[in-house]
Amino acid sequence: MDRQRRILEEEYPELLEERAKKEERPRLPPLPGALEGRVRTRFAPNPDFVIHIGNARPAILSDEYAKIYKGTLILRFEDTDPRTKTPLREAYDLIKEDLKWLGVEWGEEHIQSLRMDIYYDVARRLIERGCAYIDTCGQDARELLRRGKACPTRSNPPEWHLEEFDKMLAGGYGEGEAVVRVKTDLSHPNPSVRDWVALRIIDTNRHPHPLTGSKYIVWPTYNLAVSVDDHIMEVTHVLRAKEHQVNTEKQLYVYKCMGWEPPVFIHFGRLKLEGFIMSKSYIRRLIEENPGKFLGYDDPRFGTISGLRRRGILPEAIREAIISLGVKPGDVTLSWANLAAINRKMLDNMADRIMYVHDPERLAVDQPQCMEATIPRHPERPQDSRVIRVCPGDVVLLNRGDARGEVRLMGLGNYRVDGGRLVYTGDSLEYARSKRLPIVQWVKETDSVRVKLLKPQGLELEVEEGLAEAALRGYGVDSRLQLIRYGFARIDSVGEEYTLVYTHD
RNA sequence: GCCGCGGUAGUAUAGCCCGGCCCAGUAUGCGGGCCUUUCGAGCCCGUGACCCGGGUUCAAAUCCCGGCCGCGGCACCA
Repeated sequence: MDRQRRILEEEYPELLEERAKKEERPRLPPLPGALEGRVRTRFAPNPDFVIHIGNARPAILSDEYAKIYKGTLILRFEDTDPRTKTPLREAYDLIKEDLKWLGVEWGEEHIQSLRMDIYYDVARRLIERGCAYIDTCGQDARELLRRGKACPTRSNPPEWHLEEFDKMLAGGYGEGEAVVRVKTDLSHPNPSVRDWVALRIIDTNRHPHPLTGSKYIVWPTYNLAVSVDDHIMEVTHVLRAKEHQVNTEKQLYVYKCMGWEPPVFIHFGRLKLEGFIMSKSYIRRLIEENPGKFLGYDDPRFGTISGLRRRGILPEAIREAIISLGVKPGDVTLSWANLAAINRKMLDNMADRIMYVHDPERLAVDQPQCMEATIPRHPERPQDSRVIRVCPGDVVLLNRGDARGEVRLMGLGNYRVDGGRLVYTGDSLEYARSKRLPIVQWVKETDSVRVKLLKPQGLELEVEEGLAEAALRGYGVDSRLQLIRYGFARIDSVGEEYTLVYTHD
């Protein structure tokens, strides 16, 4: 092997180069305007639910770029709508757990609902500069803006608006009666950009915020809070999905008015994972409407990060898949085969092998004396193995499909299936190979563990009963195994019976 | 409907900005073979794509125009 390599190096160096190139992990394109040590990115989830692989994309890309340029990633929870996107108290921690598992490392952490005074302060400054105003026209404002006109209060002097703003904060207005708007182009082609709402009133007595209760009634909208925070936190690069394109346009008005330098905005398309349910609201509905059918938000049928984790997908595989998708503006569908292929490559090196048999056929062994099979935990670590002793009359289980003709029981010997019995025909591997005997996995009945294998199939979860060799008891929850000739699985729970989740083949 | 952004093999991606080295590279999938105490991994061979139509040019996947299709936005959501 070494000699071959030497020859290669001397005579055909370009071949090795090719090879090295192939082994390289996918790389991200350079980040426009990025300076080493100065890059600051951010991941800003809404803590109203756990994150899925689509949300993980901006998180991983932001993390990856921060690492490439030796910069900082900021984690910021955007929880400024206690009414229609009520934050979930547990979500803050669940999201952090998922991010840690994904290997995402952030240097700063912020929660917007704890920064309200900052937004109020910027709101006042926007008003002072004549860039924002209080609209007390209620529903009429919408119709006016649609026609390129605005609430008459728009032209009042800043002092008036400052007073009105204090009145809003003091509870002088109810929901919908007054909002703070940022002045934009009233003839902007997109009506939602025209004097967009920067702060509004939310009755937190009726819709309390999980963190601040009913302490605040004036809440910044996404666009105000984001532009203020991205500036204050000195974010240099914003990586987000293209649904935010219009928001970028809106936010630029704040930057312009305040004289702030905007970050570089990069928008990419949406990510779908083939065959998985991604939508937060759909997942919530499925769980609510089908009690008992799903295992939780981390059900392996869901595209949530916790669901993929439970399925047995490795965080490195998710990261590699997302990096290889790049940052293009078009939508992408990550095929399951592709993710599974990346995962399989990584899993193959680390997953120990276990013999597992489903749909078993019981066969009594007919052989002259006791024999021992040595089964390595992993083909590349043959010295680390276990021994299974099989004596005449012992019952061995084979998969029904394997129990015919002459077969080789892995590590044990060659047998002929004959009327409910396994008749020993010799131990020659050469013979087995020359006759192309199927080399099959097997389980000794008295030395086995009952297994419930959960196999996600779209919206269904097939439950397969089977038996694994006793060595399975040496593994705990979360262990990833390769069920020989069957596929990869992750141990979901242990006990008298083991529950495994089928990962992929 | 209006505004914006896209369209490279089954899937994803490279190339497009700075036209020729692209009769289009890579991964995965699929077909075949080798190897192997796994139907895994590895190795080899094969399969398969520039949305359509015009234009510019000696030359277009790459530039321009039109069409078609897809996606996103049009909230006092994020």
